[in-house]
Amino acid sequence: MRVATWNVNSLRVRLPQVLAWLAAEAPDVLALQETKVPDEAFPALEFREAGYHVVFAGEKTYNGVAIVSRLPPAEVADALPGAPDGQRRYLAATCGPLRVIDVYVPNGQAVGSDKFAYKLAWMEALAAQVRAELARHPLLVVLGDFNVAPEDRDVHDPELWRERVLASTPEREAFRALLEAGLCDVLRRITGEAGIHTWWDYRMNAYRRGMGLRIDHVLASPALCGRVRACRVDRAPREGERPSDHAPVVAEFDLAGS
DNA sequence: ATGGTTGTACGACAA
Repeated sequence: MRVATWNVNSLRVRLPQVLAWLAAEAPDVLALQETKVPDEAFPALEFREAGYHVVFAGEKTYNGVAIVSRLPPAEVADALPGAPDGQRRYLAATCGPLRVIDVYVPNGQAVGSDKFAYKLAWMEALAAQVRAELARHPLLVVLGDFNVAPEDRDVHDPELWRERVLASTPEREAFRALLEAGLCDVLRRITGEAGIHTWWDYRMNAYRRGMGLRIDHVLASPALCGRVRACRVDRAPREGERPSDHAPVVAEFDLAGS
């Protein structure tokens, strides 16, 4: 079973790329973030014609998440219990054997800002929800844009990013709480390599200069972590025309016999 | 260089 996550930074702009990527990669599940489209304007028909079911939780201008799935999603939940407000950043669904939680963690803007406090509160609510979902679903994946580079090896220039938003100690502790709740970082089951990135700022030719961070993640429950076959960042869409600033992350699990 | 670019929606604001 192959699952993927991609912050598309406007589904309206990126829909042709997403459909082309689905056709080329054929994942079983694709979690999208920053769709930036209200539910009444979501392009559901285009996904159905591509052979996928889709559920979504969007709003005007900001945020927005969606789960695209070969198998029909069930037990859909579009709000994070205990979240500070109703921003559309969370979507859970059961897709065949997998419980899937798609997250768009708040960016946090700057360490110490109001938005930074909101981010930490949101992540604390997420950790509580992960504990609850883990108790009910042995095959759980939590994936999306976490807006946290967990360690220095996930940052192109650790000194430049030292204690800055996306790489600060409080954010890394909030991320580690998700792992301590029982999830593993699926990419780190495959490689300890430094310099694997999923996001590059649009400014300053950051992509061309290799100035990226690994902030998009696939986290998984213990039963899945023992069944990781592959995990990679697909940089091809980031190199194409009018790209999102994020690249997709794809993970494959061997579910035979489970 | 307190810079730069993109998306939303047409002026800031978020990222």
